[in-house]
Amino acid sequence: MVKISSKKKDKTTEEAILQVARKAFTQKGLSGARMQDIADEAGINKALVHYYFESKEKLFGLIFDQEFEKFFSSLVVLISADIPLFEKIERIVSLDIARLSQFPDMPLFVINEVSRNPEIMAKRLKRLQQKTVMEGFQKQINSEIKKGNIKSISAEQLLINIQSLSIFPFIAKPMLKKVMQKTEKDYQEMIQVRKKELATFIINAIKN
Amino acid sequence: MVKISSKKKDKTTEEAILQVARKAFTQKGLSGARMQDIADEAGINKALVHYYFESKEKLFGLIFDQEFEKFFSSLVVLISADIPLFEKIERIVSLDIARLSQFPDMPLFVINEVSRNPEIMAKRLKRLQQKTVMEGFQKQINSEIKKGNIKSISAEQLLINIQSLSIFPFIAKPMLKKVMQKTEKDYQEMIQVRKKELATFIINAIKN
DNA sequence: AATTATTTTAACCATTTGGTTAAAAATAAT
DNA sequence: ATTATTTTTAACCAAATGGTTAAAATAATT
Repeated sequence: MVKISSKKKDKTTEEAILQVARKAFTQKGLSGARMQDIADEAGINKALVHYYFESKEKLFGLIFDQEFEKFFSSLVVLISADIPLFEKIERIVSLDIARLSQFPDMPLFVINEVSRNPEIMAKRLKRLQQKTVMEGFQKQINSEIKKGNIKSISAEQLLINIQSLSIFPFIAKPMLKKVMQKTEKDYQEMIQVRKKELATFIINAIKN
Repeated sequence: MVKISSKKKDKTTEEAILQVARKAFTQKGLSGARMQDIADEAGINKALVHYYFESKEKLFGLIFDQEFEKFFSSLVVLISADIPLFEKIERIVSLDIARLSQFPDMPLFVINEVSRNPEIMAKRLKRLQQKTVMEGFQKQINSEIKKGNIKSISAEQLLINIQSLSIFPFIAKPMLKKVMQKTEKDYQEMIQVRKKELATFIINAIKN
């Protein structure tokens, strides 16, 4: 229970738990996931999960932090990058789709848990709340508007549009799959088509 | 327990339960909602909830059906309507935002529960699976492409784009609100701006 | 080899949870 | 007024759930 020295530290157990717990929490949510299931799937005793991570909430908190980071980290960097607007849009879309293909459960998980408990975000927001990020992006857009290159739009609305178009098809995948009667392969092909067409769609929407 | 004749049928209790249960399920999901809480908030005994609705799953199923209906019903009619494409887009966006403003918890709830249990949709899909709906829409789009009015796009992708842009800001509201440091009033104003600009954004994206 | 520290387990525990039962209260039918 | 029916409740129950404890197994240190 009390770890004094930790020279060997058999990481594999701890990591196995984290891996299984991530799957459980992202798929079933905080209230739907079961500590017993996590232990079983990790092939260990339930008490061992508590030995490494104390409580369900603590374990959940770790997973949430990591998924939340995935959601925003690389995006913020790109928004502030010093590259032409249209190229920036292309890169954001491309990054989004790649990231979402790798972690398809992530956005619904984060959105869900923030909806159920908005306070959970409070601590995790420092970087994003730098007004500089959005202000810089708005300046870039205003400059393009003044030059007559694009129609009038706010940085906020444009960013929401980009994220909506990227994220929604992943969030709603199981539903859309059923409604459109697509196989897994069909759906992924549809996503690939999107990856090509989405940036163009957005750029056409704003360019003069 | 066994209802033989039901001439009076004090509807209010049944409806009170449904109303409270809808709130509980849409906000906390199937696994997060508690039968005891539903009974408490409806001001009745827990056994009475079972008296009217048998089990948690049965009650949940009723709520799900109703919310699922809200999600798709009016949309299908509009897609098949015999009106010009651009007007159709405007009407769909307008309908979406109005519907979502009225039932803000609905889309996340439906998407969530379908994700956790895709089979739940199986029975509820008859109307949508009429290929006629999508085929008709695709014909309308092809016609506009041939006339040179719009760029090439599939009915599927266009529809996903419209729904993404409408629905995502409602699904992600608590998160976006925090990230963008907006008050409830600010956020709703942002949505109103969207209601005006969204159709134009989409039409610009596809028109030649 | 003996001791100390770390990791893992089996067996519990208290609380929560969905659900049941039998009786009481309220309402309707005769 | 009496009987039958429907609605509502209090008290339970079994299973599930997050968490704890004390001991066993394993590894590290001396």
